[in-house]
Order: sequence, then C-alpha cells, then structure tokens
Amino acid sequence: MCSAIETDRIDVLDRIVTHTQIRPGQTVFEEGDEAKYVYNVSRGHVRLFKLLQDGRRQVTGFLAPGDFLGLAARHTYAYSAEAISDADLCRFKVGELESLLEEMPPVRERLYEIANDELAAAQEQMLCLGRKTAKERVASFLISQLRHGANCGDGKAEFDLPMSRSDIADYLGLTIETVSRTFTALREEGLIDLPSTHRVLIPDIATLRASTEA
Amino acid sequence: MCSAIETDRIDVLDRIVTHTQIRPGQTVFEEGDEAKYVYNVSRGHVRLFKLLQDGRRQVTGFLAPGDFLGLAARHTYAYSAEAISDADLCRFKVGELESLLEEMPPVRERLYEIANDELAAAQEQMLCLGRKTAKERVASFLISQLRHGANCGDGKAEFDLPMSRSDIADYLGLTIETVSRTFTALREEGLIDLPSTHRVLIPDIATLRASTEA
DNA sequence: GACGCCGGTTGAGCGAAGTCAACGCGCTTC
DNA sequence: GAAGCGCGTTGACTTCGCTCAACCGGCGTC
Repeated sequence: MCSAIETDRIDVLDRIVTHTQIRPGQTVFEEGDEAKYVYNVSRGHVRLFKLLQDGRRQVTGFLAPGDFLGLAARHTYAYSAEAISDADLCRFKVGELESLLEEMPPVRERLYEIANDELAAAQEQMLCLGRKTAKERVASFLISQLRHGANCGDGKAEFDLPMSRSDIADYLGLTIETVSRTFTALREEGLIDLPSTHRVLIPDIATLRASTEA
Repeated sequence: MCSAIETDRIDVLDRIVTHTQIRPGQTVFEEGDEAKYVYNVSRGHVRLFKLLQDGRRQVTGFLAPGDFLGLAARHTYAYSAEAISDADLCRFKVGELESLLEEMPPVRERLYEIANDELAAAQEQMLCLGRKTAKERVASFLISQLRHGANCGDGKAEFDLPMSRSDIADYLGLTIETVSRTFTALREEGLIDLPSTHRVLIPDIATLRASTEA
C-alpha cells in the first residue's frame, strides 16, 4: 500500500495515514470541496472528472493503484473523483503530509515530478481532444492504458479496461456509440481484439501506435 | 522584469539571468529539446503548442508578460514555444535556478503553485475541447483572456487579443473559419463588440460568462 | 426459468463544424 | 499609387460524429 513512498518510511507514514474503502460509483470528493486530504490509490480504479451545469461530463483522468489523488489541489479540488470499481484508498491530511515533506525533501521532489507528469499527460490529452479523429483518440487511449496492464513480451499486449464505455467516451470527448463503433472498426481492421467487453488484446503494439496519428 | 520574483531578490537573480529578444514567429524551444533553461516572459506574448506528424497543431497555452515557460519540463520540453509578437525573455539555467531555490524555499513554493494553476487550466481546457460547442469555446476563451487585459469597471471590459485567428482556432480545436464565424455570431447577438480585428469589447461580462456553458 | 434492467452494439438520419473557394482589406514594396 | 501578400470573413457544400431508436446478452430478482 502507498507504494510510491519508499518502504523504509512506511512506519512514519503509518502515523498520519487513514485507510478507507469505497464502492463503485461512490464519491471521494467533489469539485469545489475544500482540499483537506491527499489520497493514494492502493486497490481499484478511480475516475476524475468535471461537469457542466447541464450534465455534460469531461473525464480528465483515470487512476490505478499507486496513483495519487488531490496532490495538485490548492485550497479546493479542481475536479470530482469517484471510484470505478471497489477501491481502497490511503488518506493523508494535507497539513500533516506537508510537515512530513519538510523532513523528506526527496519525497517532495518526487511529488513535484508526479505533478509534472500529470501536466504533460494533460497536454497530450488536449492534443487528442482538439485535433485527433475518433479512431486516433481511441487508439491513443488504448496505447496510454498499456503501461498499467500486463504487457506480454514481443509486440503483443493484453489487459483489462476497468472503466465503462461511457467513461471512455467522456474521457475522449466522444459519445458511447462512437466509442463502440470505433472499437468494432479497430477489431475489424485487426488492430485489436476484444476477448470480452472489458478486455483488450493488441496483437501488434507498433501498428496500433501508428494509427494514433497521421 | 521577471516580475514574479520578489523585488528584493533581483540582485541575486541578476547573477544567473540572461536576457534575450525574439521576433514574431521565432522559436524559443521545440518539443523534445533538452530542457536546459527556464524562461520568464518580460515583454510580448508567446504560444505553446504540440504538433502531429501531418502538421495538425494544438496550441496548449498563451503566455503574457510575467508568465513562466519551461518550468514543468523534465529532461525534455513537452511542447514547442514560439513568440507571437516581439518578445523579451529572461533565461535561467535550470541547474542554477535549482540551487537558487535551495536558498529560497518560498520561491520554490510559488513555482509549485504556478505549476498547479497550469494543471487546473489544462483540465479546464480539456472540458472545453471535449464537451463544449464552438460558441461556448470562444466565449470561454474570451473570458479567460480577460485577466490579462484592462478591465474597465462595472460589467464592461476591453482588451487586445495578441494572437491570430489561426492561433485561437488551434487553441480551441476549431478551424479558422469557425472561429471567425463564431466571433461574428457573438457580435450579432450583442455579446461582444470587435472595434478592430485584434481588439474585443465585452459590454456585459456576466452575460458572456453565462454563454460559456449550458 | 421468466422478467426486467443495465451496459454495450448496431442502424438510420441529422446537424455542427470542416472543407474548399471566393473575396475584401490593410500593409508593404517598388 | 499599383501590385502583391497575408490575414480575416463569408458562402456553398460535405462529412464526421451525434442523436434517436432498436436490439442483444448477461445478470440479478422473484
């Protein structure tokens, strides 16, 4: 648990951490809530999203075990967070984490790097949303999910997609129907296989990557 | 110059800063370049963008005087940067800035806040690109540009747009033609006025803000 | 085991934004 | 001051992804 912190510091962390369990669809926090806590996902998956008044939703990211949640918050959270599946979270009070960081500059450094990676991912996603076609977006999404899942040697990979088609659609700025149709099209082209609804097999990663642009 | 740093530290900064001038369209750095420098804009405007192989472009942000450039970079820059107009930049070597920060924790804190604000802006932009209509995107863009320009009391505001229609289009994930048509439509609805191509007057900020969503 | 529900897929038609093309206007150049 | 050019606007037509609707299959309930 809380695997991003060096294991020899676990004892120190135990002083300030609380473990919580949440059920699918349950809210961790909502956009605009006072940012009192930072979380780390130890089990399950979480979606981050923003809403418009009329209900349109933009999913800004998905979290897997090991990922942090609420790090970038200043004062209030800039997005809402909900569990996709059953999930376990480690919760830190922002203030206590802060004083812990005083003692451990390398950890602060690491958190800064994480924030930078998040920013780079956000910019990549802007490119996707602003300038890519539906097919390119879905291909990009699958490639980006690769790191999380088991990548089985040579050019192949097979892994689970823990989120629903609706989550994927709201992440890619598309509709459910377009996501579904695009999955089908990629399958018919032999770029992917879908052993079951939430499982993807990529027979040749390089070929799929080639269809993420141009 | 370098106005984001407290003025009583200017003497320290002078030790490590280099001033550079660039012309419109000139490149500051390109995506993938080794991230040796951090910059601060002291005059003019800069655009940040990513390209796809076939030339499609996504502008990820615009910088105004006082804004930092290259802060979030790790190892290599994640985007390219070009001057929009004639611009003056302060340039710091990353390593030297780093050691300066060791002496000045509050400045590091400030840079961290800036990075977080950037991330929040990126997420807001994802919402825009993924889920808003052309009209909502243009209205959101105009509202976001408000802070930079002179805001003349009551509900009114008037300011310059330093970037071209093409830059705006690539920022909003639209075409030049759609941006132009949308400006015209907003003007015909009385939501904005366009005294000249690069100047905007917002007669009632609240009304325009209302058309940024729903 | 029949029923209802939910998530996903597929089909038909539509519409917002893109494409292609013409045109206007201000600036620079000669 | 005529010519050329870049940028912006406008118009006509096309298209990609959306909307609306039907349908399918797995799963939980009674």
